[in-house]
Amino acid sequence: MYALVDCNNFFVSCERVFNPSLEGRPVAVLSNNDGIVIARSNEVKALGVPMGAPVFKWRSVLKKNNVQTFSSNYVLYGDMSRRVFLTLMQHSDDVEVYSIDEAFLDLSGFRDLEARARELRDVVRRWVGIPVSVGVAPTKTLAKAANEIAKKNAEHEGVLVFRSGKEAFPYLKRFEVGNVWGIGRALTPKLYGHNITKAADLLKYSHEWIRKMMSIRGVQLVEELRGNSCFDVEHAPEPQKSIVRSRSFGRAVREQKELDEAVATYAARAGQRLRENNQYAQHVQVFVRSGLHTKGEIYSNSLGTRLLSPTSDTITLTRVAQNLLKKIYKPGVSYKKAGIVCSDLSSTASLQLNMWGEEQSAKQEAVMGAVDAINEEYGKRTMFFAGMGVERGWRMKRESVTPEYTAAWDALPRVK
DNA sequence: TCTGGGGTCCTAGGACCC
DNA sequence: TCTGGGGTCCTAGGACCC
Repeated sequence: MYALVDCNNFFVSCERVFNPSLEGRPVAVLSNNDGIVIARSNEVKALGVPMGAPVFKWRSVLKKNNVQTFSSNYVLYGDMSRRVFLTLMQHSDDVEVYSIDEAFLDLSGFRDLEARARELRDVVRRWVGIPVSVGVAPTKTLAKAANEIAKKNAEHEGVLVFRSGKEAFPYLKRFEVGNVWGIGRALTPKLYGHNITKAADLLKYSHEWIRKMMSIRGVQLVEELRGNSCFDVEHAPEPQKSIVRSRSFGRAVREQKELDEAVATYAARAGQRLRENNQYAQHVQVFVRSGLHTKGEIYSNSLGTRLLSPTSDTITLTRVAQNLLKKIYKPGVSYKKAGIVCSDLSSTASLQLNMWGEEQSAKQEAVMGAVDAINEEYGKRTMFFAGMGVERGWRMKRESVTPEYTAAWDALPRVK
């Protein structure tokens, strides 16, 4: 049996922990650049503001209803997330962290599943201050569904248990097919075209039909809805397969020099993450994009290249990335976003020399190690490469960000 | 004027080979 | 002028997730 523990309105709940006066009031957390709504309190959901709503389109609704909006504060959310998972790990040996606000637990062996689920919910609330919902079922897909039903219907008080596929079935008859884990924006209208509107409707079809419609994952998904488990809790996290660093700019960017700075900045961040992970990338891709609805030319392009040997060296990554950028930069475009993708990652242990023996040199490793150590000790941009820019007029906007509270000494709340 | 960021998996189709 | 069959590998792009 699997449990899915999912934090309610997670980013909003994090803000409320440190500002209890927000309790019961409409609160929304905005994306980077304060562009769209990425977390909504129940009060904001009730206003009809959808996930991903562009702020400029909804500004009047937000204002009229006195919605408190916050820029996202990922340092704080990441730290709160860690606390939630540490709490769960103290109560179970089998915790798979699935996202910043969700974890699957293996509950095999527990007789009173409902009591166990309530216990988990209560302890996270007490120790961390974050409200969570718990769905329990014989498969992960059903646990996701149980969780969502528990969250949306107050009578369940945040906990719903399906002991079997059979027990889940009556709920699936009322469960929107588009809300099933793995069925998204593209598939939903296709399924509606075949009169499949509820999760239970999927169970009438043969594997062949489902396979044709939804590919191999679809077949597994439907089996999971029947109560036959296809996806297990993953005990050891797999090594990461790609690293992306990108940002939308705070304003339109036209000059290649500024794009160069941005790309150098993202290359440095990607390199830092590679080194943290003890990974080396052998493929580097750069992408740029104009605004979605800006005046002038709409342009989106990317270009990648394979390196002779894997690297985690910021200087190499920057040089490669800026060379790629040179080839896709077009003058006259208003750029709104750029980024870098590092893939084909290998670990230190399996690092192979190429035939010329140009492996990352010990010297490079030492330099980057020193840069990382200094920035770790004295703060993020204590030491950086000149190519990353100094003025950085293109940086993102964060107009109403809260302090980091638990993640920086000088931001700790005072109790007195 | 203003629409996030970071991931994974699957498939189709091209390149290449015999 | 005619123009096979079968395999592998790689990549780009789509779909999905939070």
